[in-house]
Amino acid sequence: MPYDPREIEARWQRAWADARVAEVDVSAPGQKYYMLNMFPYPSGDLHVGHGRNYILGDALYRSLRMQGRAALNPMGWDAFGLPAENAAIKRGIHPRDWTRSNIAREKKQFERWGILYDWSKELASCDPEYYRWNQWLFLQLYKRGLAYRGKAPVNWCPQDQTVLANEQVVDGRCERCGTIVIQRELEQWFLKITAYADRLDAGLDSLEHWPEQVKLMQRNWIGRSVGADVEFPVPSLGKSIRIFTTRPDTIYGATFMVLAPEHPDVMTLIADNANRTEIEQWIAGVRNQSNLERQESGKEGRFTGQTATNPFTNEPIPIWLGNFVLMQYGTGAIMAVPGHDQRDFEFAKQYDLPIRIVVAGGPADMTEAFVDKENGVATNSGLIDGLKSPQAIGKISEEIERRGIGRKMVRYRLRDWLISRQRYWGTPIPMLYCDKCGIVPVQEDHLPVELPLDVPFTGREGNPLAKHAAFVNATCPQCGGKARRETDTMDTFVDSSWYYARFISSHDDKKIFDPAMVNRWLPVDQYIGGIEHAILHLLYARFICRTLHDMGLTEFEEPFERLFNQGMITKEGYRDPSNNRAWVPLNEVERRDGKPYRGNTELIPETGKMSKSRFNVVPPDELIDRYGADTERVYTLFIAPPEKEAAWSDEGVIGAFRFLNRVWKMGESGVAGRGSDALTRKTHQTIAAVTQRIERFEFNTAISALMELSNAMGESPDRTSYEVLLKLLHPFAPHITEELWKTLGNEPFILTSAWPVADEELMKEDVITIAIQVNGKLRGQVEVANPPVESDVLAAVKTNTNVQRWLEGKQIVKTVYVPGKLVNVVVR
RNA sequence: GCCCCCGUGGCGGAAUCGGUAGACGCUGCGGACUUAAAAUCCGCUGACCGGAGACGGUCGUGCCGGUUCGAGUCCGGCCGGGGGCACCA
Repeated sequence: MPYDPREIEARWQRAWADARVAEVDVSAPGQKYYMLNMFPYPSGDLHVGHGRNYILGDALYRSLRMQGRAALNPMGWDAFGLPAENAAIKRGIHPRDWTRSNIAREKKQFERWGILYDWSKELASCDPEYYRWNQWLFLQLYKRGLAYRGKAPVNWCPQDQTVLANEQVVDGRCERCGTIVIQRELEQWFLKITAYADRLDAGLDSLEHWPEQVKLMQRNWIGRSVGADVEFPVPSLGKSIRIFTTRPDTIYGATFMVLAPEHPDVMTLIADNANRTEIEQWIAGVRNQSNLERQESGKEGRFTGQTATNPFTNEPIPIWLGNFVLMQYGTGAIMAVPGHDQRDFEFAKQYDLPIRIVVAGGPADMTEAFVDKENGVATNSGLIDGLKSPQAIGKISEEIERRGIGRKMVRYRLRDWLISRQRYWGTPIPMLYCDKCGIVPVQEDHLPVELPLDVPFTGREGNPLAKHAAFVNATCPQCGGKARRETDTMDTFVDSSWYYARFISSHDDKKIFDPAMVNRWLPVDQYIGGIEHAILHLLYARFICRTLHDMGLTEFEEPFERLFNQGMITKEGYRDPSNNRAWVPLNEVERRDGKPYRGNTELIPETGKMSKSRFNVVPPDELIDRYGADTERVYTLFIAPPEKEAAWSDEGVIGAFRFLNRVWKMGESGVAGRGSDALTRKTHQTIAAVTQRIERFEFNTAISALMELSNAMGESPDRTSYEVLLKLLHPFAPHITEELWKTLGNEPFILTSAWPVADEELMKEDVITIAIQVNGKLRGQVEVANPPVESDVLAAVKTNTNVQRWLEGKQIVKTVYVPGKLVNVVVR
């Protein structure tokens, strides 16, 4: 019988489902290993590019499980989100229905890929049974002062009519729609992630099994900087203005001060200024700019007309306003040291302000500021004169504290997490506004605050929820009077910041999760997902994990012990510049003059991420119909190391298909007899190699090793070796291996059979090849018995004629012998 | 501008600790089978030189230099590509 994957695959998928092989009783004693693919958003268009992380997760799951190590592999849905709402507006489908049908479609796709999840734990964030715990969590954070309503300048996307977190602003544009983001002052709900900045930064050190790259990105994002706050007296105000600096050692060089245009003291400072009106107009202009525009417009400032006193030189220094000083960072005010800060330097040059050198060691020409924080020596600096910068920073900081004019300070770039969204399809924030009592939290026993389903989707400005009278009108739990319900919903990153714990008790209607079970299963042993979540999702998840810990619910502070980021699958092809939506695959390109054409248009070569908007996706169903899911899985994992980007090649798929066909034919032609010593050796070597490579996520070379073994087997292997091949192949090609396993007369499932163990003795080669080098160049090889004896090897070197040619007439200086590898004869 | 990662055949990639560069696969070429094609199987496939051949030699892991008996791998400096952060005081 020829290999027909379609029939085989459908049958085994049913068998696994019927036997509920992936289900796990989390309360049963035994080994635990918890692995998780990142919570996917059901957009309904899974393609081979998306399949990669699920396939590699499944391969890891199956292999660990056969090794008796894996147990839990759940899957759920991050089901709230803007696309569902947009679909509702555009096509008149309710977001819930759109989401449900996508979930059904994607589940089907996972099944066709042969991916095993424990669906008994399935959850969807849009179910009240899930999001009520978002609300509960929010109330706990509120109680602890970690959720607050605040007026703050926020990123506002005019297109989506909603606020965005900093993380969702890319190059000054909305991450979703690309519209330029503007700044707006709005009352919003925030979570106080900044209270955890130090712990989130320090905790990165404990994450040994996270990619360095991700830790680095988080570290930069948190942006810890050490310095000092210093008060600069302002006589005309009758008080001081506080600044933050990382270079207190340069304070003698502070020749002016710059405030953010939004600084609260600005209006008082300019009250008597003759140019007041012009300055106010300028401030208004700056405030209306997006951060991007503000940066692009260059450095600009205005003099307030007032001075502050440098507390160390006691000189009056002018107070300026500057568009390059941000209210959101530090105190919104800086001491400007133009000699030793590049921005201050540029500003001083532009407005002709004095520059004073207080750190010696820079170039003499003064074309830029000397900013070296390690090697400079303080000069013109009173009591720190002659000290190297690090020592100077220490001494001056102590002096600042001694005088009571400031203190050592650690500040962070990280800002609080803005979770309010003026959107319908999300978790309602469980808060009420009472005319008498003000802001009142919903009582815990009134949760969930259910999202009403009967809302109008007009697509016009504003949140549809706010137009739903029955939802908005409520009773104040404190005074019993009338109250208005909060209509903002939560950022969907709230949903994904704790779902990993909910899987342990996904249908518990009494509590968020069972702490005892969660402590037993978590942290997640292995988390798999895309690098695009390096900052947003992973930082929020680490933050919420710590708050759960501080509430006494969990014993751990980090949610994910190991993190693996798979690379994207890209596709090569050509873009048609006359029609940006057209994308031409490689094999449809005509060539004229060596250049690709289509019609009359010259095509531009492009390799890009597979995505629907690029029209370069490979639909998995077509491929599965043609070659089967096993071929697609093997090829997807074979194509490149999983952490790297990989270019999909339609021609390459055939290699995986041929390989599986060979394995199939071996089973057909009958396996029998005793294996040769050589094949047994190769088999045990392959067991060792594949086992280790799976552990290290080297799936591509694991598959190469299996191809080598199958090549070594020829057409009719012995049963023992063949069964080993099937077992080792099972994580990558689960259906065909189950089928062949059964054909051999074994009980299902190969999945529940034991992973083979490599026998060190059987792995050993009888004869090994030693390379012979002369002056580091390969000049011959010699075969010796294993384990090799040095004297035998050296004797064999003397009998090799080619090597002797190179040694003739030369003087041997020395001989390097690397046991079992090579001999290098150094001659002169 | 700062920080990080990566440059290996026609292509995807392999080389675990500094030890025989190019495993495995694709493509291409040649052959077998076939009326023919597809499929399948076998051989060759880094460049160059010598040889009928077995084989031998020179060069070769982006470029220049260094360390070493020996460098794709380590160090210094460039060039190219990708990613992150960015008036962050």
